[in-house]
Amino acid sequence: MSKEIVERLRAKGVTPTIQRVAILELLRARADHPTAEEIFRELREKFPTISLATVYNSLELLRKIGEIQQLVITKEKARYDPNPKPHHHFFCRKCERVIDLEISCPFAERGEVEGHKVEAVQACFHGICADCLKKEGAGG
Amino acid sequence: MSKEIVERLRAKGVTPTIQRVAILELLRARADHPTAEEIFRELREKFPTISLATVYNSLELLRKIGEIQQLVITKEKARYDPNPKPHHHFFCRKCERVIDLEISCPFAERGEVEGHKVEAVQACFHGICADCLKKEGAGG
DNA sequence: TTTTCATTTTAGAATTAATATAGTGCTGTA
DNA sequence: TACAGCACTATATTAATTCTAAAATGAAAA
Repeated sequence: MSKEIVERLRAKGVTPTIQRVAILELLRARADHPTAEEIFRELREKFPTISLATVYNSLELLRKIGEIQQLVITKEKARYDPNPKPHHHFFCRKCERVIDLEISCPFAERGEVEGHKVEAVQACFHGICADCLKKEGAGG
Repeated sequence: MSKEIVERLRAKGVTPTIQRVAILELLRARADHPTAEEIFRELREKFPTISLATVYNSLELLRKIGEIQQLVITKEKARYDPNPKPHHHFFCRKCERVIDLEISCPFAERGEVEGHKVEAVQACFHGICADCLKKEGAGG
């Protein structure tokens, strides 16, 4: 149980329960952006009594205190990102991976667009990722 | 029943039924981006026998033939946009309106970002819209 | 240690957007 | 009229998420 995370949660006035810390650790350890269901399935191996409701509750709490962000990319399921700062994503319709992009958006940085106050951006490019393009080119 | 829409659908090999044309007309007449439920409620006043399933089916069909696009902005409900071309949106967390933005994204135009092939963008800025900012400033 | 009390977790029920199914009703043809 | 083919409607179903109420936990007080 990471001390750093425990302290972070305490500092924000949130009890650092085993479940919450585990969720945050799991998110940070994974490069992809898992769904609540995926988080639940992975955590259950270590903590067989954890419930899906707790996963949802904890994700919502962590989002509220700004530790993570929820990605709304497809209609079906939400995904979760341990980086709460606005940044862009790429969704590959072949392999269905969600990839972080390093590009920056001038409007988000400025905090303003056409007179509206920008607090966050949910920007997701859809298409085919570099890996899948390579496979296609190779005749896959 | 707009002749232009009827012809458009015919040209794409889709029977221009009253329901389909009405949905497309409704979408074009509204500046906001209604949900399936909202479309259903409004259409039912004119066509009391229309069913929600038909609304969903028609929206999916219209999306497939490239007449409209589905916006995935919040987890709760999908919204529909009569402009099928990629463009940006602003979601106001106060009034919950979805506003079209005129800004352009260089990556979407180029069709490429960090080696990935871009086919579409779902870019939505979240924050407070100009109208709500004005009201807040006025002490509202 | 025991009691107390607030907080958190849990299990299961409820909710709800969206989809699938099955039957009904058009429209055109012979 | 009989038939074929599609589109529509009503209803049931699915699946993600939220709600609810009870049990468990943990910290503080006695």
